Amino acid sequence: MNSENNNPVYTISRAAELLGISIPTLRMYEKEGLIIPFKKESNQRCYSKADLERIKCIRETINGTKISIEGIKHLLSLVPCWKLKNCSRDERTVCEAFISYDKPCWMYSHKNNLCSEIPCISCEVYTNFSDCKKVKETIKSYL
Amino acid sequence: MNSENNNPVYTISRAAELLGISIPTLRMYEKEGLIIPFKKESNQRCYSKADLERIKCIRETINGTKISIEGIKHLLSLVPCWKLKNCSRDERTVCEAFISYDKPCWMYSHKNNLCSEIPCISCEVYTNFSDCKKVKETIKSYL
DNA sequence: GATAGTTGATATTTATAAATATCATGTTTA
DNA sequence: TAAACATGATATTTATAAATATCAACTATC
Repeated sequence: MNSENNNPVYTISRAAELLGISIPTLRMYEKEGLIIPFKKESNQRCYSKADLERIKCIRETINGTKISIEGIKHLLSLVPCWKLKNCSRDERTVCEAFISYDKPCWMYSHKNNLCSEIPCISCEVYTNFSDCKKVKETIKSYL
Repeated sequence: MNSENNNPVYTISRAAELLGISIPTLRMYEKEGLIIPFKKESNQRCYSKADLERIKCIRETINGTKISIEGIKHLLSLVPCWKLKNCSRDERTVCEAFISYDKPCWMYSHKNNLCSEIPCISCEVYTNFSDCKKVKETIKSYL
């Protein structure tokens, strides 16, 4: 929301320093699809304040609740993106994110559907769901 | 369904033998709420064929997908029991299972609501959900 | 009433996820 | 054009979940 918080201003070393973790850990979270940092043209990562908050939340889930990263990915695959984005019946039947249950929708490429219009990094489904607790709240809001 | 499969006929040692695991492991799965074995009056556990299948499924999830036990519990807490059981609006607002997101509904005591009428061991919510894959299918059936 | 198998609880071992270190190579910046 | 920092990839370490072993007390079976 706040453009201030979404400005990608921190290098990876500064982000690691602020979070008190190592650089390879940040890369690992990204590889696992838990975080999508902004990338410069040169391919260098840039983290925003919002990114740092997201990572703090992820680490709380990993180290606090003892859900494994694989568990978090499975949980996030249950976010009903098709509802949040008003995905049509026709579109969802061929959408990998709708079909699968092992990783969040933003880990798929979304070719040829409504999700190809904006990048996942700025999609509400990605930005709103770093906290696994929110998944049940969202499901309850529909059921 | 099939009463044959639900007959509690195996002792814990026989169940452990058939599954190729240790007795303490079976007790641990139970403590974690993943399995509810029948108990004799003397408090001794008795496992059915259906129980063994359920445990096989659980082990596949733990050892195959690398979702931790804690992750499985969180996933199973997303089963929309309130929909499956037609839980009223009034009842759900005070139901721990509806409110929480850290363990399946059958790990709660369900005092003073429609779930206190039958034991969880014979409830469809418990019996139908050993496979975490089914959770998304169920959510999709409603959304 | 003796043997075999159960109970819950605690202690220990084993397997592996999570995090880090290190690498040769490429990019930024002063 | 150096120095500092980035990249991806692989190897290693560390932390801990999962599984097992062991215990004294209790229950079943013959």
